[in-house]
Amino acid sequence: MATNATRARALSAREERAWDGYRRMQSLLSSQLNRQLIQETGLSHADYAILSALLAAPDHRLRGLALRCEVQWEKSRLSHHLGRMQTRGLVLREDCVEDSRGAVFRLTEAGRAAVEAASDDRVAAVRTYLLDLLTPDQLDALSEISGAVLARLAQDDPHRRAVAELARGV
Amino acid sequence: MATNATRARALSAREERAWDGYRRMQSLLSSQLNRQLIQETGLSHADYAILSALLAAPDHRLRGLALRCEVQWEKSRLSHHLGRMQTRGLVLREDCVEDSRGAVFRLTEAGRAAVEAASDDRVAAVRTYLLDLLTPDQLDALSEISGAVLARLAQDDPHRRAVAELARGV
DNA sequence: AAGACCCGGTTGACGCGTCAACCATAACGC
DNA sequence: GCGTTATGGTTGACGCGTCAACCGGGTCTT
Repeated sequence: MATNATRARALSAREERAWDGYRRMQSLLSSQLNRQLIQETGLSHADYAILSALLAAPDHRLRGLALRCEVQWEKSRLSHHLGRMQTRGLVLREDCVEDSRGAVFRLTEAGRAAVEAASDDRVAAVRTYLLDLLTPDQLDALSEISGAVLARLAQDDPHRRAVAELARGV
Repeated sequence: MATNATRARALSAREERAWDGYRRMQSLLSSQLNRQLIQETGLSHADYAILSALLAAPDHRLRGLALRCEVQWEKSRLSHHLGRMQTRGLVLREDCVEDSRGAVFRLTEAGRAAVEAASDDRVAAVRTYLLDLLTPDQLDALSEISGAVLARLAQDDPHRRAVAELARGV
């Protein structure tokens, strides 16, 4: 390690400014959104991701694998988190009939109520701290930037390729 | 909770696209950069932040408080993390003479070597997965977007105001 | 000078995320 | 059919991040 042959070009002022801004924004924005969500709804960003995936699913049930694809988590993370959510009564684990090693997770009534209550706060917060601050041009610029970055990331990880392409509408 | 009077406007297609892209990018990009940094240098993103702040400081020493301002962490997080870094030999804790409740943290020789070795990989990774993918216009757009968001965040938290203003060159 | 309050920093508990090991079942090769 | 391998999911250990409580030394008021 640390024996790379090529020395990386230093950052230009413009690059420095962009990177520093992005870094700062991402760190503060995500903590702000997460804190606010937890405070107002009792759900973490992670909870919300799971619950809204389940909400969108037919019959509010999803195979573990499908859920994993949806949120792009490691399987152990998903398992741990679903365990905790189950004890909180947000979610229910059932056995899978097609594949008896599999598991199916279902939204409980409490879980459904929680996401639905939260989604509004969520949208409002995202508006307040991001979307409403940007011009239409900036919104588009942001989409294009993320598109480029996601495409590059997908290049390294074939697993993610489908996801990124889907996001770009390919 | 969840009893807000006003229902938030739903997202337009453009907003939806921007938010979804940003969310995905931020999640995958930060995990990619962090994983890569750890793998190649043995330092986490958090370690790197601390060490580079110390490296930039005169005499490679910084008051706990100053360090906290620099990285914008909760004090307990800083304390815990510095404790771990100390046992790893990256950093050294000394008593403060001006204020005997205070603490001063110093970069060890090993710590200095580690950051310096890492900084190159760091820059290369940031180029690969972000900066080199963007046009100059996009770099500027990113700076402006983060500027707007940071300004909004600062508005809520007076503590952060100085930092954001500094970042915008006010 | 004494008490109240403030502030820098630490501690402990707890939920989270990752890694590696593991278990059970399914799919494959023969 | 039987052994092998691949796969869906769980578990345990460990480092991390947050919250709330705490400690001890400054500071301010009177």
